Amino acid sequence: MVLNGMNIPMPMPVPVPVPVPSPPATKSRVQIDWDINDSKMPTVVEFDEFNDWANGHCRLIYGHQSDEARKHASGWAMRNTNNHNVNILKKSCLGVLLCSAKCKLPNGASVHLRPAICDKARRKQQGKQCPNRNCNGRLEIQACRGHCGYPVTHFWRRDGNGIYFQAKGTHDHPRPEAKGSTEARRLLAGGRRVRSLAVMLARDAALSDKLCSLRPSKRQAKTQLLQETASKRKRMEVPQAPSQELQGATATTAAAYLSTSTPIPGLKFDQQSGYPAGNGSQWCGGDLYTTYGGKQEAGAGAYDTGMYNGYSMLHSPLSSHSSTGSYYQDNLQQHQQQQHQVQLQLPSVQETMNVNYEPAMPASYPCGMPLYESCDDTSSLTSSSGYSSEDYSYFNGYNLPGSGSGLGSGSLDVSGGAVSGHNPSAQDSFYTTSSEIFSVFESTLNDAGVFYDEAAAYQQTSYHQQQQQQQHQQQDAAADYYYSNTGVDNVWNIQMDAASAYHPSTAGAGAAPTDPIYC
DNA sequence: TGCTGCGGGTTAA
DNA sequence: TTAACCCGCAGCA
Repeated sequence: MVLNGMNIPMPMPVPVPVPVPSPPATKSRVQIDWDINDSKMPTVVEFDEFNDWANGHCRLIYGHQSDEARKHASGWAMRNTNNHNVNILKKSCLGVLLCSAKCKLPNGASVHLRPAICDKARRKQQGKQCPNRNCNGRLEIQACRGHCGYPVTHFWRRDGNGIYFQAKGTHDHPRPEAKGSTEARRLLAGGRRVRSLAVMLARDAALSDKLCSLRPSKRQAKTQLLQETASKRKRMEVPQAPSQELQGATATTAAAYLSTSTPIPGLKFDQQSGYPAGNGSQWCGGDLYTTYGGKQEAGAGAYDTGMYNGYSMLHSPLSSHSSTGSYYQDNLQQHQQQQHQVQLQLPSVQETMNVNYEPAMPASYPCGMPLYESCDDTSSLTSSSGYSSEDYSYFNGYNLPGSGSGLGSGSLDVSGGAVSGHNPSAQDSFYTTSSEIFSVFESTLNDAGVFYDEAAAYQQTSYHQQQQQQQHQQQDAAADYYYSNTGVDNVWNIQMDAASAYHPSTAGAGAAPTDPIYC
């Protein structure tokens, strides 16, 4: 890459008798040292792929052809912040909407909605009843304090042929749902009883999400889309899919998924801290970012892997770039294990999932400040003014160390049942690390069998279990259904509510319907 | 109705 | 001076 910008180290004088032309000022894009406030931005000819879940201190350079970059899009709920600089657009994170009761869905997923960007709309969100119908909790905002107590900030700047993005801080909260999810839900008009539209949206979302998750490349994605469509059509034609087909779909999709979850060679972590090793740079993700290089699929994971590993990063179902998003260290390790398993002739998805759903939680979670926050960038931290009157309790949805809750000691349950003390019983086949509550609270959903089949293929339940569940569906004709998205396998699921999901024949100990709240 | 960008203004260090 | 934040406005979907 040829750089025309600044911060290019001058070649050291070479004591040779014959003048040698200086080597071209080539330097990897990832090695460029620049700041959003620089008077002149470096010029690059190679751009980063868009990452809507950028986390931690990082800098990215997008091309003007990137629509998302032009729109300054982000998976995080970022609101505009006036920095009185017309050249630099600054945004600060609004955090995430959580349930005050810290409820969990029957699938073990937690509630993490996207705060509205508009102040007025956000005020309306707060205090609303938890979308989990079985929960009496209220929605509360967990403010982002990931930048040394202040919200994580994003800076955007257009200069030359690139769109420069710089993030400061590491989000100390789960990912909110993707923007698309919020919009889709809004389309439902609060639709707790709107089925067809919800199912339609969910189906579209599932397809889109799966496409994203299986996006090793655009070309492959196209192929995958066609395959998915064809496969889906086939399943629709045969609602009662035999187990063989189901398993085939499982293996195919799982293999495709795993193939996109490539471990990052050479990426090392400190065994004790879990931090990316060997990086003392201000840019905590420096090495990771270097690893990121120009290879997005692997690199995005590496890029986002750093900062803190306390969270299993939640997947954005409708984000068009979710697959490039974050998987923290535990996920990385899981991916490595997964890949290893694939090499071992692709075992049952059940086994894969069992490995996948045990994210390591830090024994002690930093309360109020991320562990990895260097905070050496004090230029943006001088203010101590209150963030917002809309701030709610910090970590309101989490069990901090010593809380003595049902969760594992010191675990920070953000995402899922297996993380918490949730009994890993049979119903953990519904385990998800996150969810997109889609409020498909409809009593009869037989026409969602296509969904169910597809979800079941991912949910690694045995065919016998599926039969049982289908029987339960039939028996429980009046049961409510939830539409949720897993945070790991990118699967949208329609599931019964607690009353039906925790059927005695399938629910394990500790999953009693009378105890829907696990936090 | 909500998102986004912009910009004036206030507050605090 | 700097940064965070509030608020209102306009354009847009």
